Amino acid sequence: MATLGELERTVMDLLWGTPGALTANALRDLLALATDEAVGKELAVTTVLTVLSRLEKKGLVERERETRPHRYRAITTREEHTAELMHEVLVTAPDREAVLARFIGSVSDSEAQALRKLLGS
Amino acid sequence: MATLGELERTVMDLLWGTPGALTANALRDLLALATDEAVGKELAVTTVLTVLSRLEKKGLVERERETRPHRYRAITTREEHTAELMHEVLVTAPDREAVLARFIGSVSDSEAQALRKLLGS
DNA sequence: TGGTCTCTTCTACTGGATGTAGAACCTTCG
DNA sequence: CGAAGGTTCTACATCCAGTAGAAGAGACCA
Repeated sequence: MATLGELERTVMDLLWGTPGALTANALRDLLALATDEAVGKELAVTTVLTVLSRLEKKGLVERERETRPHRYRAITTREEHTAELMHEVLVTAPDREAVLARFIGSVSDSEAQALRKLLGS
Repeated sequence: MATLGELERTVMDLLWGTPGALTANALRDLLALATDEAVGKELAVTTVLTVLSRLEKKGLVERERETRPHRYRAITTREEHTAELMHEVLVTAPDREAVLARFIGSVSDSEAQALRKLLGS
């Protein structure tokens, strides 16, 4: 399972929230804003690069190696990633239908409504 | 999030798969069978106890302190736990409906069928 | 009641994942 | 060719999980 740390998660959120690809420096700046606005502590670029390398190894991020400041982008969308994770969790149980029964009970009405529409047979 | 290790996970599976409560010794024996039948390496009881304590701290297991060999049981069912985890994953994304849309694309036909029934409609 | 047996708790070490970053290496532009 | 900026290597701290020995605590028998 691809379990992410706090910083890794924040980086993914930034990448998912950005249309194009980002450089490590751009990410470092965004992180300074996103993380603890008041403190705004700047991480070293090498820190960001290490995290990006690890995310790349985990298959969540890809980078353009051609351009000199490499540019990083998320490989999947946040929604795809989240749905995949949910599925991974689901299949850990033998009785999936029983899990789904309880899961349905935990979603909001609007979400249940959306599900009905999506399943609309 | 309650992220479990390999051994913790195996212990939970054994507890979930057992009607009553189990002692640490019983669990150690079951683990010897469940884990790597061929090798069948026996863990120290203290190891099992440590894992059980951690699971207790994580709120997944409770123990009867009255009886002398304490007896441990899972607090929730496997299905409830799994459904909870799925929900935790779901709410990490801002656009939950988009996640659900992709999620239902990943479930099997029979599961989708079960969902329709559960959503009644 | 004391000794022993068993069970539980405390303490500890190892390994892997993550946060963090300096040092060294590479590339490109002036 | 050298400086500036970018990337990779290496390293260390911390936390979590696996693993278990040592010490403490309760029960039971002689």
